[in-house]
Amino acid sequence: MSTADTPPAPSGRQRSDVRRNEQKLLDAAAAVFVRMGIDAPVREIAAESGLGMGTIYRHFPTRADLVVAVFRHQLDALAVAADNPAAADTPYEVLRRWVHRFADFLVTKHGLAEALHSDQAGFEALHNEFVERLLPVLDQLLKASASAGCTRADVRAYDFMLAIGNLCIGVETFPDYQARRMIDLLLAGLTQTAPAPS
Amino acid sequence: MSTADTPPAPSGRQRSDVRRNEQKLLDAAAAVFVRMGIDAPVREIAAESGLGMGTIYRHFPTRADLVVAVFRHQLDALAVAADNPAAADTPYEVLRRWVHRFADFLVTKHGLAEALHSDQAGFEALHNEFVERLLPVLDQLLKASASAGCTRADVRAYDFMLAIGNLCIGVETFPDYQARRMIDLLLAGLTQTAPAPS
DNA sequence: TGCAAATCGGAGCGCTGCTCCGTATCGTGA
DNA sequence: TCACGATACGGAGCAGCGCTCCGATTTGCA
Repeated sequence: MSTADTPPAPSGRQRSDVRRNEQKLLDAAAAVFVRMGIDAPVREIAAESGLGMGTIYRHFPTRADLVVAVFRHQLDALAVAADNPAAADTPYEVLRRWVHRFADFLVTKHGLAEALHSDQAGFEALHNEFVERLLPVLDQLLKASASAGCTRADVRAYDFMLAIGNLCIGVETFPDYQARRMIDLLLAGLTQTAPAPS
Repeated sequence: MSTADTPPAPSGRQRSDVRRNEQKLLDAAAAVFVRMGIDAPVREIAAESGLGMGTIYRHFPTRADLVVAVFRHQLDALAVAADNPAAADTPYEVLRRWVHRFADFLVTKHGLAEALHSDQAGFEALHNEFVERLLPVLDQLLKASASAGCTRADVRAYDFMLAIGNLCIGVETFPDYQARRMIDLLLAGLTQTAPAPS
């Protein structure tokens, strides 16, 4: 299940240029992603970094691996964001804030939301990484809120997470679309303690 | 604003092969879309129809135009589906049924939901066609339900429509994802007469 | 300093969407 | 019935993509 785990430095026996180039690549990729979005051509990243195509693909076998590596620390920040209980907040409020933070993250990175749900080969790695890192967090938040009686308990964290991600799709393509409102609507649906009237 | 309006047969002055080939193309495209999804290569449709690439692009300047043409009658059916009030139903129930029907339509056509929100050039035509045909219907359903006091009135039909479409994305790529449940959750959020607790 | 092993670079492959123009077909007027 | 101009067809070809492959280059140890 290893995606791009930056194998834990086998024992310092790495050549010096390898570490140097990896950093160059990450910096270049980050810059290009901001400028041209997640879908930027790999050649563009190669040009930006001053390295060759082969070098990129040896470090990151797949584009998704590169994307994951670039956003890893932001993913980490998101994963621990639910750990500071922030005094007197209802569990629902904590959940709500985290969901908005997650949405902001997706929207900020051009095309990330789209890529996450793309069926293009190779992008399952991206999807898997997000699920692995964030699903436990969201699951815990949902359960806490449900236990406190704030929200219903019959919503699976997996569905909910993909739904949030999906709702973020198109904010750049269709400027009139207000994803935030729809996310709030989904959150509102959560507060019903019983299923919607059939 | 004309997308692929199948110009109303200028006056029968069309060569006979033109009409024949257009039908061939529509049939072939429909078959290929079912078999390989909306994203099927154009060459595949050419092969299936026995016609050449040039013929396809002369009839349908863009892939989106072809897609619109193939699904047009189903779009029409959806647009009038809200017209039979169906006896003793609450306006919310009518809205709910229509939304599910819309979602089923999107899910059934492989990749349609994804294409609708794609930022690929040319697919705005597809998006526009959907908005033009279906937005008035959804708007009317939302307003009726709100007037009857079933649902809140501060939700824009445009946002809601895109949200439904977005929630349908990924049902094929991620078999575990239950889009239906998330659509129900969104509908549940609608029944709150006041905004969610802040 | 020399040399094997590791790494790099970019030409090249296969696949797209879409264009362009020589060729084939159609329908009309003689 | 036939011939000819207008119209439509077909598919080679272009540009751009992700990714591979292997000869050239660099590195670090002895």
